[in-house]
Amino acid sequence: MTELKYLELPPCPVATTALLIGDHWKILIIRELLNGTKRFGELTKGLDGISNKVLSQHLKVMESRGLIERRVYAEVPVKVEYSLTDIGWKLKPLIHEMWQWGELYKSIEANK
Amino acid sequence: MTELKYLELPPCPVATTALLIGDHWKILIIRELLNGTKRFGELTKGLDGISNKVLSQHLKVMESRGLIERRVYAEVPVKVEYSLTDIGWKLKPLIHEMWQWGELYKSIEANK
DNA sequence: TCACATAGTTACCTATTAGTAACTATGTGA
DNA sequence: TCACATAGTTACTAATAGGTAACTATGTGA
Repeated sequence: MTELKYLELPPCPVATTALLIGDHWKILIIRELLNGTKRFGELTKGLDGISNKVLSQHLKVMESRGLIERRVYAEVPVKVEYSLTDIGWKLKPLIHEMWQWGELYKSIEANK
Repeated sequence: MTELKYLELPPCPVATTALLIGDHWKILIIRELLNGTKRFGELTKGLDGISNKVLSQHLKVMESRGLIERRVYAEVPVKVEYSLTDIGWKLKPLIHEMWQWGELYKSIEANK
């Protein structure tokens, strides 16, 4: 879901979450922001291989859905900071579970 | 990730999980199978609007990655059952977190 | 012999997503 | 005046994912 438009939420909460963040890049953007506020360029560095275009699209959609906040500083060169909103921070346990399960999966793969 | 091929796992566990199940349909397939073993046709009914082709592709990839198991019964007409593997079941807390967060998000949206 | 049911497969097409590379805006300081 | 840095945007193209509808295999029973 990269497109910016009105979203009808599905009845199932799992489907709702899948719709909002069930996407490779969005998950990793949240992972980055769980380490604190980041600038655009810092996010680019943390997200291996993401292009300006794709990062900027995802940030816009996530902001419009209330997951992250964008703050512009009138400095030169301009400084823009992204951070999680309250509800964005509530994704922390979910990302934590992803971390746990990913480690488990990797350890099992490694012992094959 | 619908394609069936050798997967190099990323160093980050979160990225690993995102790679394996960070996808709308796979999340919902797991949600379905957390309610127990299901036949192909039952999955189709539970996954609103999924086509035969897409369901079958995802099931194949998930089986090859060790998340689900496929069991064929020599009945007529043929009966095929899908279920979670051990590591598949370990996704339960993650899906539970998705449920929780989805409910929270929906309740906030509803009060806007 | 034929229709039925399940569990797919296949060919073809469309839609969505991502990648690339060049370009924009802005104020500063050499 | 010109280059610099940040944070994008834009046009174009490529890759991936999904939709549709018809088709396959199999043994049963009318």
